[in-house]
Order: sequence, then structure tokens, then C-alpha cells
Amino acid sequence: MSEARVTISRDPDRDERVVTTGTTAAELFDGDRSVVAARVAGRLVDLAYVLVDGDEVEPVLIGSDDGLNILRHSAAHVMAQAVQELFPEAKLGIGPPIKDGFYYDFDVETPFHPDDLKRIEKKMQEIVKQGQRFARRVTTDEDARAELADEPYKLELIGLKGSAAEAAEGASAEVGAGELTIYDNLDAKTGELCWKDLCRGPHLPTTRLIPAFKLMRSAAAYWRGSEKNKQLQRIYGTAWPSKDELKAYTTFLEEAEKRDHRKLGAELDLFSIPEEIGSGLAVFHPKGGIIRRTMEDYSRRRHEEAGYQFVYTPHATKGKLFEVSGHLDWYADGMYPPMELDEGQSYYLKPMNCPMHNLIYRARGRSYREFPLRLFEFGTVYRYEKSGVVHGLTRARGFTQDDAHIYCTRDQMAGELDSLLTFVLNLLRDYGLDDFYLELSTRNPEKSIGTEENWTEATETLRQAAQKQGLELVDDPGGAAFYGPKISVQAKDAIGRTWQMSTIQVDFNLPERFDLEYTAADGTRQQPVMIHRALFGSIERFFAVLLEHYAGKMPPWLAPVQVVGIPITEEHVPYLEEVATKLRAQGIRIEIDDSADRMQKKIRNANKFKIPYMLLAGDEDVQAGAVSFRYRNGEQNNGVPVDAAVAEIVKAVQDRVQV
RNA sequence: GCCGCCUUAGCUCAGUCGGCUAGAGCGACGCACUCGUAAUGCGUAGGUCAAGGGUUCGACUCCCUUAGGCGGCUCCA
Repeated sequence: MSEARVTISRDPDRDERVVTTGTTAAELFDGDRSVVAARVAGRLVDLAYVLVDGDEVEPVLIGSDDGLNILRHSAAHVMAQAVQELFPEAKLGIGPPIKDGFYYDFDVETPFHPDDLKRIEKKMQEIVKQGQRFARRVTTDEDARAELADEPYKLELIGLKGSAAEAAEGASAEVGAGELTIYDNLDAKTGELCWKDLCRGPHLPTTRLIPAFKLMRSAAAYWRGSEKNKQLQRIYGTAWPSKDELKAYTTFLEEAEKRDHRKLGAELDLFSIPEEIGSGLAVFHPKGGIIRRTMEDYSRRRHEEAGYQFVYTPHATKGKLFEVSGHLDWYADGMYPPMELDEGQSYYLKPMNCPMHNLIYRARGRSYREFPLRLFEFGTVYRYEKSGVVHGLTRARGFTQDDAHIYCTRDQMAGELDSLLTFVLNLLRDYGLDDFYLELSTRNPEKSIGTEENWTEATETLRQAAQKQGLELVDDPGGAAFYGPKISVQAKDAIGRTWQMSTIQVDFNLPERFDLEYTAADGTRQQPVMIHRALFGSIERFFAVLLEHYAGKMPPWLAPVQVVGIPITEEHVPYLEEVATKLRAQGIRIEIDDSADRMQKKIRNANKFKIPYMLLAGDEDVQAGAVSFRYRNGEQNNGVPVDAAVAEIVKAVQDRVQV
């Protein structure tokens, strides 16, 4: 019997083995249930893969990124099988793994109802229990076409093989660049064919190795991601290596739901989006107003210190301005339709501030001595977001950008970007976000203006500034706006979700379109470089992100009510009023709860409104000239002298710390 | 914009197969209670069941249209 020499590679260990010909990867890792696939020469393969001489084999653990993808991809197959058993007329689209789960698209006559998902889930459990084997089978285009004659979408994918990655997100999970394969699901005992699907694989050895899954929701999705195509019905699911991990994931979703800014906004009386005003147009209530104004005031102060000058511009403009800028060419669909005024003049609500800042720049001759010229505005803009995409404060139709445009020379650009990025990150840290990575969005040739040279220079300058921060830098090819490349700061919140925050864009094109000039040291006229940047992006959106990050428990400096005074009985109210006077003199926002509720109820209410400090006072405190703290976490600190209590609160506010 | 689901009191939600004056908790208001760290008790008010149309002897309930919300898809300067 012949032998094969293989290497097992488990970083950093390497283990030489001699096996008999015909040995599979499964046999190599026999007994290790956590191994679900193997990586041979960089390629993921099924455990049924037959080893050949010279193979370097790496086990793929179910908990690894690759392992989870395989688990979820297999779960998607099981779901598709269940769907076709229950709905034999359903045609298969694609079914890839995604973050935390998977989906599969189906063409069905009637969309799935939530009750259908329960039935499908039950059927899936049966299939998992049966322990059907996933068996890989190489086929040819011709044979596959014959086999899958009833699956029009699969036939389309066969035709796209090789360019599948561009064909549709997730399509490469079905047909790879190499040989065409079909996976058969075989009965554990009889080996009978239960189901099959065109698929690149790899898969788990059997359906039994799907320990925990759940179907989440169904929704429509355009075939191959284009709104020109038919909508298929997509079912989303999640799958995990253990029941505990599934439980942890659903708990995470519940936590995210509790933090939803729309929910907190109503509960804490911060803002609302009245139907009478319109979708995506929010009003801020007094308590939300305090948070917002505090956010803005601090930002304004920091910008003034950093050499920004404040400007103001109107909310509406003649269309010509956005023709010059090019925005009407690219984004007319996203703008509110024009108002026809003054005999045929079209006026638009402004979707961007930059053209107006350019007019301020151009209002007089500019000198290099003014550079970098930093114009800042809390500029409110209006964008006609499609009805299906508006979402609370994070995707609104009216919002306020903390928008700045910096005009400088090409030589100054690198230095300015460097200090700008540092400024931006430090300011975000002041608001309590501290886990970042950067994303570099580069040119989309089909959606951009300007020369290749300028784009390259702008992109490389941005890249260098980004790299200096020592943060992870992710490429986003083709993600830039039409006028220039951009760095965006992505921040992770308290429960690990990523939010796009600040953006910084380098722009050689708008200065050209607006004929911006300055007089250089040698007396010549030159064109400035323009840097666009927003730190919050949108104040409303940033407000929402902070609210979710803090789960409504704003740090004292941002909390609408920082302290609530709770008298033990009515007769302690005047004493608390004295304490309140001292706090108010230091700028602290304090309310005394003199309602008819019992003290315990007042504590409960203060807790409900997530007020950072409760100050209780009864006879003992009055006699001692003290107050008793109760904090948001339920801890207490009794008998604190009034001056010490005031100092503690004032310091926490000044230091902008969380408590 | 497209697809699906949803809309009952200020909020959260019950409401059977189409059948009498549509219920509860919280909140609001009133009265009593005066209390040491997460809900005191009792009472009162509050509803064109999203809006409009249709089917029916009869509609919160079934059908259609519209508006709004939610979840996705497409889009996001």
C-alpha cells in the first residue's frame, strides 16, 4: 500500500505525518469534534478531502472565522432544503454566510409569513437531527445545466462563474472561480439523495454539526443586488457553535434594542419626530435640547481654540450654485424638488454647505498668509431620503452638520491633515468614544470628476496622514464622493457596534469649479486645496450614537438633569433648596423632587430618567450639614458634607467623566 | 422607491369565530398617608379602535385605498 507524507500545521506547530493513500482530512483530525474543515495549501476543503503527498493541512476550528462561515453556510443549505420541502415551487437564489449568520434568497409566489419561519425552523431541526451528509461532487457546466434545469437563478450563476464576486455579493459562495461543484445531502443511513445545491463549499461533514441556529426574519431583496431585477424573498438566520453562544447573541440583540435611540428618545423625553412635520424631521424637547446644546457648545469652544472661524449660511439657494458644484448632476434624486420662484428661478433646500463656504471664500481676494483658512458652521441641510431608508435620527431628511472647510496650499495639505485627524480623534475621545479604526475611500471611476494625478496625490496624502495615527486602516475601494477621496473614522460603541463618525475629504475639484484663487508669496495666482470635514457628521446622528453608546446614561456633563434632590419628607425640601442653590451657582443642573410620591418612588423615577446623582436629605443629614448620595448603579454614600458633595459633582462635570 | 409585517387611551399591551355600554397596567388629575435608599392606598378623567371607502342585519375584527411606523433590499454628497 502506498503512502503519502503530509504536514499538519497548527500555528506555530508543524507536525509531519505519513499516512496511507486515501486517508481523508477527517481521519487526520479524527476525534477532534471542533474541526469542521481543513485548509490545504491556503484553500478551504471539506473534511472528506483525500490527502495527497506533500499536502500541508491546517485544521479549521468551528469557532474560527472560517469555521463560523462554514457552519453558517451549511445552515443556509439546511434552510433552503427545508424551504423546498415545504414550498416545492420555491426557486433558489443565493445563500451565503454573513456576519453572525446567513441568509438564503428564494423566488416564491407568496412572500413568507412570520408563521412560515416557525414551520421552516422546525423542518430544519428535523434535517439537523437526521445527520445528513454533505457530499461534494465535481460537475461540468453542461451537466450542471441539465441537473439544475428547474433552477433558473442557479443557471444564471453558472454562466457567471469566475466573475461571481462581481455578479452579486455572496454569489461567490455558490460558484467559485475554479471547478463547478454540487453538494448532495445524503441520508445518514441509506445514502439516499435528500437534496442538492450548486455550491462551492466547503461544508460541515453532516447537518448534525449545526448545534444552534434560529431564523430571524424574512424580507425582500433584489436578485443580484440590483433594483432593476426582481425581488426575491430572503430569510435571515443566525447559527452558532453552541446554544450558549446563540443565547449570548440573542441577549446582545435585546441589549441593542434597549439602547435604541428612538426608544430612549421617547422614554427620556429628548426628541420626537412628529408625523405632522414629516418623516425624518425631528424636534428636540427641552431635555434633548440641553444635551445637544452642551455637545455643540463644547465643540464650538474646541474649534475656536483650534483656529476655526464661524460662519453662517442660508438654508435655500438658487439651483445654479449646485450646478456649479456638480451636486445637481450627481445627487438631484437626493435633493428636495425645487421651488419655482421669481419667474422661473429654481430654488433648492441646500443638501450641502460647501458651495456656500466657497462663496464666502470668494467674497474677496485671498492671500496665502490667511492659510490654512478654516471655516466652520453648524449647517443644517435637507436631503430627500427615500421613504424606506429614514431611520430615527441616524438617517434623517433634515440634519445639522458640524461642517468645516479648510483652504490651504498643496504644501500645507499633509501637515493640516495630520493635525486635523489628531484633533478629530481627540475630540471624539472627549465625548467618550475611544475605540477607532480608519477607512480610506478611494475613487470610483464611474462616479467622479477630475484628473487621475490629482486623485492619486489626494489619496496618498490622506493615506499617509491616516497611517501616522497608528490605527487600523481599512480600504474602501470606490467608496469616495465624486469630488475627492475620504478618510472616515469608524468608532466602536460600548457593545461593539461600529458607527461611521467623522469624515475628512481632500478636494482639488470644487476649488476649480468655483474658480477659487489666492495670491502666493511670489505674487502669482494659485488655486487652493480644499479639505472637507465633519466631526459628528450630523449632530442628530452623533446624538443618537452617544445615546446608544451610553444606553441613555449620559455622563454628568451631558446629562439633561445632573442631580435630583430627594427629600425624605416634605419638611426637608427647603434644606435641599439651599443645597441646590449652591450647585446651581456652579452651573449644575439640579431639580428637587417635591412631588407627593414616597421617597422610594422618587428614587425609582430618578433611576428611570437615568439621572447621574441623587442627593437625599433627611433629619440626620440636616443635622450634620450633609447630604446622602445615591448613584445610578445603586451604590450610596451617606452623610457627605454639602461642600464636599458639591465639589464631587462639579469635578465630575468639569472632567467630563462617566460615573 | 420596492417587498413584507404592524397601527386599540399620553405610554406598554389584552380583546375568542364578525354580535350588547372596548379592557388592564403605567402615566395624568384628586383625596388620604409624611415615610431613610427601585412602585403607599383609594378614587376620577381619558378611545370616531390610524384615516377614508366597501362587504354585511351588524365591522376593532373581513376586503380595498391612503397615511404613518417597523424590518430588509436599493441608495447614502
